[in-house]
Amino acid sequence: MTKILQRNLYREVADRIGDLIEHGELLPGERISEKQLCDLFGVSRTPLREALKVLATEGLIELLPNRGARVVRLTLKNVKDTYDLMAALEGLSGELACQYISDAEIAAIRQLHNTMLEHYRNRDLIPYFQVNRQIHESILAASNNDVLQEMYSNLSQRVKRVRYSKQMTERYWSQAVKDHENMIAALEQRDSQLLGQILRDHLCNKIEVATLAGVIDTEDDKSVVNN
Amino acid sequence: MTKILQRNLYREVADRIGDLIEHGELLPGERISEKQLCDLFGVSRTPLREALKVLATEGLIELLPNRGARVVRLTLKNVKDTYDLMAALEGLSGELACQYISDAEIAAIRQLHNTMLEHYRNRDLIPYFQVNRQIHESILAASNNDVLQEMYSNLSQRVKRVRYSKQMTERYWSQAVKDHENMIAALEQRDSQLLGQILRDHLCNKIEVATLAGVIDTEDDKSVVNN
DNA sequence: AAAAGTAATTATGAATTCAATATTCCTTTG
DNA sequence: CAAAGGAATATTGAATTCATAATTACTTTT
Repeated sequence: MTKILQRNLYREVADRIGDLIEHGELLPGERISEKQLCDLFGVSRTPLREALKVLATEGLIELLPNRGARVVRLTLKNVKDTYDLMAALEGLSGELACQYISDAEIAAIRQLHNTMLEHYRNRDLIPYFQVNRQIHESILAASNNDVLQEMYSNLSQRVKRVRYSKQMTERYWSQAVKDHENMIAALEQRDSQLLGQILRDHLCNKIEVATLAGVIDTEDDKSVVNN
Repeated sequence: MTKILQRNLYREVADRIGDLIEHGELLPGERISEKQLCDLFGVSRTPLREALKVLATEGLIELLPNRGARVVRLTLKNVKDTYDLMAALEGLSGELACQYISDAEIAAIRQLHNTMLEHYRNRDLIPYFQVNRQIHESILAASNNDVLQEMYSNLSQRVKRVRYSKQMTERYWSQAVKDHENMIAALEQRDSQLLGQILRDHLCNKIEVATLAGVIDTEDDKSVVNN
């Protein structure tokens, strides 16, 4: 049952601009030139401007009346706020998943979990994070709550460009793995309260925020950087 | 420090259309005619279409390629999903509020609480709900999390048009008031875990969903259970 | 030479125009 | 008479054009 995805031009353009932001080709605080992007994508200003409005609603850019658009400059607080929110949503996803998830789906997650452990033992950071994400996504999918998934996806988009998986200390990492052990156990017992609690408290997000503390500029943004 | 709110035409139009939907002047599933709205608002199609795209992103309408837009038809499941999410967000707002709220703000909420109790004793349903909402909004504001407030606001918008305060049974009502007693107590003790828990479990939302069960068309959006 | 003021340029906001897709209404055919 | 086919109409998608606000470049003045 594959979802019909409508390919409007504006949506296409919005996604492409989102990619540019995610991959750092459009920098935080950078002014977005309509003409430049029109030339780049080969579209007129109408769909491009529609895309900008949508991206502003999604929180990726901000619109300054009569002065165009710019990429949102993420502050540490903003990222922290977002992660707090994502943790709460993950908690809910866990609670709901316990109600709706099938044995087969649990088994699949257990499988992923084992794979993740293997990566942990080998200290393969990238594959570890990849499988880690798959586990969380599986639980989210099992929540059977479309609105939740939509919201989570949007929040995830916003902070994608500053997501780091580096600098994971051994101590935090082992704790994260322990969290996952408990998660799987709670899931297999369908203990919704417990799984919710674990996911809300799961260290993962907090680690990332801590890591980011050194990366993102702490001060407010009104700075006109970027020539 | 008062926030600068930009008044773009498209944003103005989007809000106006949102009002039409909220007040039932545009009905669920109803086709939205661009021309009709252009005439109504006295604007050209450009800003109107931008507004439609934004409203689609906000989840109020849906866009059918080459076939215009229509007001989202809320299913019971959709509303339930949304309320579950809102409860989780309220829980988070409570947790955070305990960390950031000032004594003065707590006192103000206590004041609102007393007013609400008065309305409860008099069985003044409308004023009761008004103050009730103010309390929840105060906690949300005290959470000091802008992203959270933005998300909550969006979700609230989506279900506004089906919010009912009627048909509150005496039993549920008294329970809701008890919940509020506990909330205030937790807040005054700054017990974030407890307040979070109370708000997540707060009956209010569930009551509304129960009430709505008779109002909204139950027909599931083919989202049958998992396999 | 620095600051202030003004004209020229550029970019944005919004309306209009052109092109495509969908819908309606009428005719034709079995 | 019902169904199918096809113009005529209306609606949407996207480009272009026009108007207005912001930025830059250039004088002028002190």
